[in-house]
Amino acid sequence: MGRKKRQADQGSTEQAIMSAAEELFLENGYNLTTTTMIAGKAGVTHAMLHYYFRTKEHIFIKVLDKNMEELLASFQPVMKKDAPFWDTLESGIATHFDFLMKHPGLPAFIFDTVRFNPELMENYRERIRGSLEKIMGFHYKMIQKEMDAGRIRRTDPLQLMLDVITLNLSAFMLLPAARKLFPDIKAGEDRRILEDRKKEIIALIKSRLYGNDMD
Amino acid sequence: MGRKKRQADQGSTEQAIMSAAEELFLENGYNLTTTTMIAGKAGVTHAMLHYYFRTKEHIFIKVLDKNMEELLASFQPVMKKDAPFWDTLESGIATHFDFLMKHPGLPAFIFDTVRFNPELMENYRERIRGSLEKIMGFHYKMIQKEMDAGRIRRTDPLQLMLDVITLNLSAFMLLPAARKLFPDIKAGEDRRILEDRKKEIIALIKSRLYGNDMD
DNA sequence: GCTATTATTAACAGGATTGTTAAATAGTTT
DNA sequence: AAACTATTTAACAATCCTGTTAATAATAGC
Repeated sequence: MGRKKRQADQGSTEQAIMSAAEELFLENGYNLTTTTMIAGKAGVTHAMLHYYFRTKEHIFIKVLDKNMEELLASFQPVMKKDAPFWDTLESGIATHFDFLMKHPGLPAFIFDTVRFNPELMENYRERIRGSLEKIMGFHYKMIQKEMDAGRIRRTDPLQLMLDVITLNLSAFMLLPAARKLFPDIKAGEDRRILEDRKKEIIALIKSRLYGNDMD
Repeated sequence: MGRKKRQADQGSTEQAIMSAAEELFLENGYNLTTTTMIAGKAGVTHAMLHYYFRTKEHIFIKVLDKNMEELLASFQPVMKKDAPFWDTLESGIATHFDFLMKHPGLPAFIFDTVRFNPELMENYRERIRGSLEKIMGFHYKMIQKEMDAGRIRRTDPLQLMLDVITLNLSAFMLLPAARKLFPDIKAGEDRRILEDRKKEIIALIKSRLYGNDMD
């Protein structure tokens, strides 16, 4: 198979290290990933990784950077001009969910980093705050307007957004945990399980707002 | 203050070690907690902890055991005999939430252990499965019956239970993470934030089932 | 009080981890 | 091909971690 003895073969040892590092950091977080593991997975001596990146923290920052860019980009609110309120909101929820589907390890990775290495998140703090304020503001206004017009049930927009965020995130954080505990959850089923979950989350939010049936 | 120089003072070094261990394991999980940290917090040499418990794993098992007992006990379905369906369900949700309120670190702790040291969970696997099946079965039947009678909206009971569980758990897992990132979230606010969250979760589930306003 | 047990400490062994470095190897340039 | 540069390795240093042990201090039993 694609095993490589020498990195120089076709290009970049550096790239091999980065890939290995990303995979391992996403799975195990900063503290539980050793430079030796990374080197092993990349098929090189761990000295290489200091040669190219100087320190473990440097590599981690690169991985974090890449993933934070993606995460922050996903905060871009879904603006459908002139679309009805619910269409816009549903689209927002689904887009967020689909983004996570493409980056299923991201929530746990960020959660981990915030929890155990918050100092490494320092640099993103303000950008995250900004993005959150922006997307919150956008939806807040939208929801408030709809409520004032009496077209949806009266609720706290903040709570509603927490509902969406926590429901979406936990789908991706808890599924792998559940599988570790009960390996009999069929591995191939992920896609279907998550699609079901997405439908349910959307239905849940819709009923919270409208209190009547959907589809 | 309550600082102690010698453990022998009033009783048990063993107890001091256990307490320190529990606090640290709950906060940092198995891998990121060192025996030296535990000893330090307990105010003894780390040799003491091997004297009393032999290995780090032994102490951890004790902490895990205690907490798993509590967790499993909380799976006991809330049976209110002859209470109306919604009262029973709401009571179940609230009880679960209140339990977590008394053990706010538990979800992240179990999540961590399942994720990074699943072998240490081996012993509980079957008991967890049993408890889950029991509580699932109980609610499943209850919900199904209510649906068949046409008193609640038709939904997948499994999804509904996932809704409750993930909403409740994530409230407790994400709040501390949010505070690490944004320390300006007032620390004293926890209680109110969580109470608000509880209300919202119950309202959310209720509207999913009934689709009309409450309270 | 004196012995025997229990609790505690300090020191150390063995292993793993991050990072460095000097030497070897491969590759490029001219 | 010789000189120079970039890559790679193996060996090592420093630190930290878990666990052991031999020696010391405290306590209880008689």
